[in-house]
Amino acid sequence: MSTLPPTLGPSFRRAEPDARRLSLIEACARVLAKAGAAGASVRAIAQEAGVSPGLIGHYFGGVDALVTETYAHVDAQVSAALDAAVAAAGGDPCARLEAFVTASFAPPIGTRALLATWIAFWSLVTARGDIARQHDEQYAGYRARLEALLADCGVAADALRLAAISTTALVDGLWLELCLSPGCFTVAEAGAMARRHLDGVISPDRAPG
Amino acid sequence: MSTLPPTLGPSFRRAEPDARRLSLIEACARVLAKAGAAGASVRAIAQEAGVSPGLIGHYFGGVDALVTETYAHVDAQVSAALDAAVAAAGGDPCARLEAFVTASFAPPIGTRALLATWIAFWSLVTARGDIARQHDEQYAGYRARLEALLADCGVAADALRLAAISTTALVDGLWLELCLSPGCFTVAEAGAMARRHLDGVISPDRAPG
DNA sequence: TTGCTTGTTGAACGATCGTACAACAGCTGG
DNA sequence: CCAGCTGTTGTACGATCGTTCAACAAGCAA
Repeated sequence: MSTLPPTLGPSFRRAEPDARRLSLIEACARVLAKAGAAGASVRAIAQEAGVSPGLIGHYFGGVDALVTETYAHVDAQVSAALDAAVAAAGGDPCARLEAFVTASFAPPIGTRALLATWIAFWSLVTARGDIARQHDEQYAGYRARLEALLADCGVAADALRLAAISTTALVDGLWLELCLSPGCFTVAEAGAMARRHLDGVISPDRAPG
Repeated sequence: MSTLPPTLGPSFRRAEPDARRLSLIEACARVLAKAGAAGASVRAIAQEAGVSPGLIGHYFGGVDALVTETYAHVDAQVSAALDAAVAAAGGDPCARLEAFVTASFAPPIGTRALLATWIAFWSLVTARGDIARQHDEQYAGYRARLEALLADCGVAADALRLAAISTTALVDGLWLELCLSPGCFTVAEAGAMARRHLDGVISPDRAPG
């Protein structure tokens, strides 16, 4: 069943190194989303990509390096989606900030598959120092971009840091619950809650009473 | 090295079934925290508990059932810690709400080990339906308790649901980042951000301008 | 067409996984 | 002190894991 027709045509096709690497990375992401970190075996990834298990060792030297590169690739995809959302929002600073924040609730970010992939990476943070470092760098970059957008909306410099942290926390928490239990609340409600939070962060503090 | 002194004393001790089960569950939680879901093998858990691998099959029938019961046990511990924080806060409704929310940032909840354990459970949600169901039930219960505390603080009934969801999301996000990157912000700052969010949720909406 | 380069295969290896089970030994009632 | 009960052990088994590597064949140059 593995090699049915040895005479009916080419039993495999050669591919350009970059294309093959990308197809393996994408297959790894799909397996991580489908079966979690525990199910991301060399054989499962190779089968998902439609190639032989040995090819992963040939291109990445091992499954750990493939997972690491998949992490970087998925992170780059998320960053690109956020950038695209900001660019599509026009020139108004507050609209750009809103777009950046609410983009996490819509595809391709607000997806069960992406959450499963991300959880798989989180589950590796404990055991692998390189993954932990990769995560720290990515989150610092995410907060820095958010700080810049908040500053453009008039948030004071001394409040920027905590404003970015709390906003990130709220968005991540909403994203997490939205993906884990899609029936609990809607994407629109998530956006409304995030905007309400942004209102409180951007506007100057009101006096009590 | 495994059985050094067969004549110097008892090579093992018998334990009451409940005590042995509990020690295995606690060992499983430690292994999950230390090595993630992928490292929670029967042998690793048995070694952590100081018993033979076969004993896990004897008490739980398999490693899956042990992980499931460990999930329930850790969840019960978190609930108990939250209840204790609320009880210690006295009778003032707002103080009880604050205690419930900020308890997630201090031990035994706000701990790297507990986060690692929780991530291990999340990583099983995709592959195992029983774990997913367990998670849904637990989160619904968490939000229900939070809704009750919010109602005691005067939050309108029609705003309760989203108030509980957004508060849960913020707390979970802060808890997640606080455990993943402890150096990014402090427990006190997390509490301050959560209290600020609660102020916005409890107080009536202010008019713009 | 022929030969070469090399991307690709698939089997083989040792390690580790979860599970099963017969033998052992700590405890307790006699 | 002795026998029985049973909690506990540790090995054995098949499956699957990551990795390695000799052989194969697709595609290109001549």
